[in-house]
Amino acid sequence: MATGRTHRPATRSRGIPEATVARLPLYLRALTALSERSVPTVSSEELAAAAGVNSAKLRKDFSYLGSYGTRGVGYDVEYLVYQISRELGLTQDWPVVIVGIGNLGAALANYGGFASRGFRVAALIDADPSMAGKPVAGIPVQHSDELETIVRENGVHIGVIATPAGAAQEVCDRLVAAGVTSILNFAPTVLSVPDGVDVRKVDLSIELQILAFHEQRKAGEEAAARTAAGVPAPAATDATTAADGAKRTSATDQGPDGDVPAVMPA
Amino acid sequence: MATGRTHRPATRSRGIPEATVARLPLYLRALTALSERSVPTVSSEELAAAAGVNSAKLRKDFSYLGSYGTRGVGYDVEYLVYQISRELGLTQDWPVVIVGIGNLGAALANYGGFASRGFRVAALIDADPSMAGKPVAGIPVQHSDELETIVRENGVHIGVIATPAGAAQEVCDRLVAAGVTSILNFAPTVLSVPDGVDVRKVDLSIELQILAFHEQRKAGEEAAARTAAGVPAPAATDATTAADGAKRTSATDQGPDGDVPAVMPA
DNA sequence: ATGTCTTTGTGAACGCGTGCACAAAGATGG
DNA sequence: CCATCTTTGTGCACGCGTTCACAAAGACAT
Repeated sequence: MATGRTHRPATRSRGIPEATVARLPLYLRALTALSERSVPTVSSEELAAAAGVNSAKLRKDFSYLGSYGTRGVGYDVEYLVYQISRELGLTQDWPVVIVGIGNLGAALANYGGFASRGFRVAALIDADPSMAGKPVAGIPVQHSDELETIVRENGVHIGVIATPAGAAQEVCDRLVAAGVTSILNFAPTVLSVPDGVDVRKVDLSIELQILAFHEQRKAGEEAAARTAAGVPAPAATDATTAADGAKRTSATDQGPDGDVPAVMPA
Repeated sequence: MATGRTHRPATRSRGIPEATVARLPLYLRALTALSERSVPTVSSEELAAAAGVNSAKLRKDFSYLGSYGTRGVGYDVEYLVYQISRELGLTQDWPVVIVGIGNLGAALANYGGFASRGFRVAALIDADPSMAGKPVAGIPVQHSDELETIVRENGVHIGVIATPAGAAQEVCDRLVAAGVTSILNFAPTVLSVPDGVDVRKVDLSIELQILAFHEQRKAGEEAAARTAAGVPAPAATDATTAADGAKRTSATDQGPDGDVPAVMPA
């Protein structure tokens, strides 16, 4: 899980568990694919397989939304698409601003999965004056000075932060002050926000580190036992497909970290 | 939560709970920042605040790793950095390949948070022949034909998929066949992999949809009640900072979805 | 050496999420 | 109209994760 919610301690917002909400987009994606193939109905078993979850879980999730299935038949695809979209609030238009137009910000601006879900990129904002006016994904980049104006005039409630870690909190504060109440944070920092503001974070390197943990485990316990002694990491061992692999001895003395995504400052 | 593990049903790998593993990178980041400021020790309370978690949770997490703290004082920053790094397997070198060098793939290649964590981008792979040889982040892009060779010769165990959804499963299969056992998937698809292979996924639009859900909730129940009728979404309502805001009526008839990240095919 | 003060490490309780397993519901065929 | 078959919806039990609260442990001052 690349993310985790901040504030609001597990308040299940009106009966729908948080875990269920997190799976609704998954179901929606699978259902959309079925819809495009003009499949009229789908059983919980089939849909669960397509979404990569347990069928009992899926049925329980849907039961929180109401009884939208027909026993002996399954669920009506189109109807379910509508119900989930409505529940997630995707039937309305969500203007979004992206702050920090570096590599990642540009990737997000170009991401097709937004527009098709009711999200509209209202503006791209960057602190670099030389980027002002330059079109990215067909949208001209605007300077940070315009942030407050843009947010207010477009009624933006959702902001995406793709700046370096150092700039994230300040950008966050300004977004919140201007009226944003939901933030998707790609900067590797913990943002502090007032109550009532939701923050979700995506940290690319965290995911990789979790994978590394399990990968190390798979590599066998003997290697772990060896480094568990005082030995300061005797280079990679590669029990299985050991090729040459340019090895490095340690990762701690690796120069300045900074821990920033490769994006332009904002 | 942008992610979720696939397969391996909650097996706590040698006593360390999955939830704890997922937080270790958070602690590590906070500790690294302290280390750079030459802070010698830190209390669970301070570190928890910096990492954005509960202090009791942090102490329990650390208790799974062993007793590394000193009562009345706190934790030794440097020692803890080393212990967590070792536990996560970051003291060794992890060669990684990125497949699909579009906007997102390029952003990942440029991402600074990898190298500082023991991850080394061994190769960039794309299916587009015209990209072959073109340097991205200082690394020449190689054609997909080379995938198996690259993985084998570099002893790569971790692969990152940043291709469109349509190409993801095939890329995944080839990576696994070549020896990759951990995959970080940015393509909006459910990947099926054999047992023993870990998959973590990051879906940008899912995070945004979860935010939209809570945002809709905040906007008040009256608007939800209105659309709950047969009315096909009466445009945005903006209870609070209602500006003009270019409104759109519906998001369902929005043209072809495709649901692909804006990257080149691989 | 002894007492006080700070902070860790953890036992225990609680709540949420998951998955089993089955009864109820409806479709379908005779 | 009845029997059978499929599939939903959910009661229930279990396990994981979180949090509280406190005893144990060590630092530090006197």
